[in-house]
Amino acid sequence: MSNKNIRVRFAPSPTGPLHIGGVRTALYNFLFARKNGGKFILRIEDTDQTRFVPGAEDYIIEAFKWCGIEFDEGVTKGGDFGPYTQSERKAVYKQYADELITSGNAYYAFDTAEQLSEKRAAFEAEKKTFTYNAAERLNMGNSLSLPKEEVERLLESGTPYVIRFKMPENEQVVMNDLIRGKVEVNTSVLDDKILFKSDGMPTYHLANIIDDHLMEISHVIRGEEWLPSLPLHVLLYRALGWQEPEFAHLPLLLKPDGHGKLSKRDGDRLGFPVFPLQWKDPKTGELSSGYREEGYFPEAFVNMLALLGWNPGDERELFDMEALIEAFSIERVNKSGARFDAEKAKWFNHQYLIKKSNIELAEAFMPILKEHHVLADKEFVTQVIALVKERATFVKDLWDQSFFFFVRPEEYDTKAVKKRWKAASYQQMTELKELLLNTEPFTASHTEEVVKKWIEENEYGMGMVMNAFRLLIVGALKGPHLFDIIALLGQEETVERISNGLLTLGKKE
RNA sequence: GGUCCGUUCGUCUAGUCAGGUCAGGACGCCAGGUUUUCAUCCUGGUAACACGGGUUCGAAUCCCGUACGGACUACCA
Repeated sequence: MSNKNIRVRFAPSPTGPLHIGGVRTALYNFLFARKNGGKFILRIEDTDQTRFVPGAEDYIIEAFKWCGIEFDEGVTKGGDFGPYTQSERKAVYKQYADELITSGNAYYAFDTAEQLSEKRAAFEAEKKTFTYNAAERLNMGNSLSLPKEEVERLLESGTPYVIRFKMPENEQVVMNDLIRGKVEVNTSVLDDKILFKSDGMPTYHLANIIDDHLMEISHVIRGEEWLPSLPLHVLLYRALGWQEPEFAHLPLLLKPDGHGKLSKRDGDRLGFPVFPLQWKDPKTGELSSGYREEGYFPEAFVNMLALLGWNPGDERELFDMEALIEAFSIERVNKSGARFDAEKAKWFNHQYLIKKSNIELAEAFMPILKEHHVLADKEFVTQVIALVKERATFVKDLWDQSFFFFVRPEEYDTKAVKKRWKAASYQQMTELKELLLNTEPFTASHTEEVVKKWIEENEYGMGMVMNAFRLLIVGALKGPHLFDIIALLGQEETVERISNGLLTLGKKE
């Protein structure tokens, strides 16, 4: 399907790292755009200058790059609808705010923050809810309640003011949400939201609808936390005489423990990352872990995230980006919030790890080997990977599963020794050493054949011999098929390990 | 408090729009099997329609109510 008129956007504010809920929102936007042959835009919403965090924007861009979520337009990418950073569009917003005032849909308000909070406190004391709208606006200090001359005087004298939306009185607003269907609300419970702040910047509400309109956004796909302000946004489109886009409000990602939506503050408290990439708070220096640094593959991360709140309707679970694009539809997004399961995330990573080629994994494993001061040939590492990859969830797990291929055991697992190093072991292993010394070729299948035959002929007992043998080679009772291990280690190393073991463990009386 | 949104196994979910298979799958967990060990793997099992009414021959599904959960309620986004 191709539809040039489909345009969606992801519009984060650069106040810190993006958490996985934000990544999912972006992902759904991206999938929707690709699926429908539309465009995906990245816009930075930095209208709150006090909350700017250095590095946040770069973080966001890098995170999407890692995930494989690509933008068609936006910051760093350019396009015909720029600039894509709201602070650079400052001049645009004022003119529409003025237009709303002229058309009678907005007004100037001079109330100070103190006056406002006093008013709220007074209402609360009487157990009433203060709503700055038709019910109370005439009791406040604004261009609707004050005489015209007074308003002009205040404006000219440079008194700080904001511009508020004049919420219609007692009007039923009917809206449609692609995920939830019809949503209705009466304007009497809505307030005259501030559209333009006294610092000369628009608020989110004004800026986002102006930009969405100017950038010709066709579908606004965002988090459910925006649903309560949907009526305001719809009314703004109507006041400006603009065609409103379609809306879809995504269910929230919930904290796996307790309650509430997942937030940036959850950091590492839950035992898993909430951020795609590691983040270092520039102020406190505090470090929060990221999926990338934890060892997740971006494909696994994206796959896991995509299935949190959406499903294809059949029983498939493994999707690469291309398959996600093919299968995605906004109609199949769930309504209810999803708690995310760290165990399932690991399972996804395991699935992607075993799908990767041995060579690819070997390359990823080489730096880890280096950290352990192991110098190994890539060809050898690749063969090792083939034997152990099914046991690993992360590339870093490979070390625990394969270290004995690279370093000789220096000590032997105490429990295993107790259980498997018996009176006859010393003699049997000594014989085995001689046997292997004279076995050619030293392949897995041939050594296996020879050793098994020797065990049978001497009636030594398979479990008895093999466990002791494994103990000497690995240092513990674990690991892949023993004959595969010794074939990779080679005859010389195998024999030496047996000799060392005999020396260390000695005879047991 | 007010407004809005939501509610199927412990978790993610299918099934709900067009009422009618022992409510299906996956993760986890448990058991068994395979194996020289551990892990993997295979097989099996565990476990849910929030509650109460109504409509109907029949309700997870439609309607009403209740409860619970969540979001929002800033000159933040």
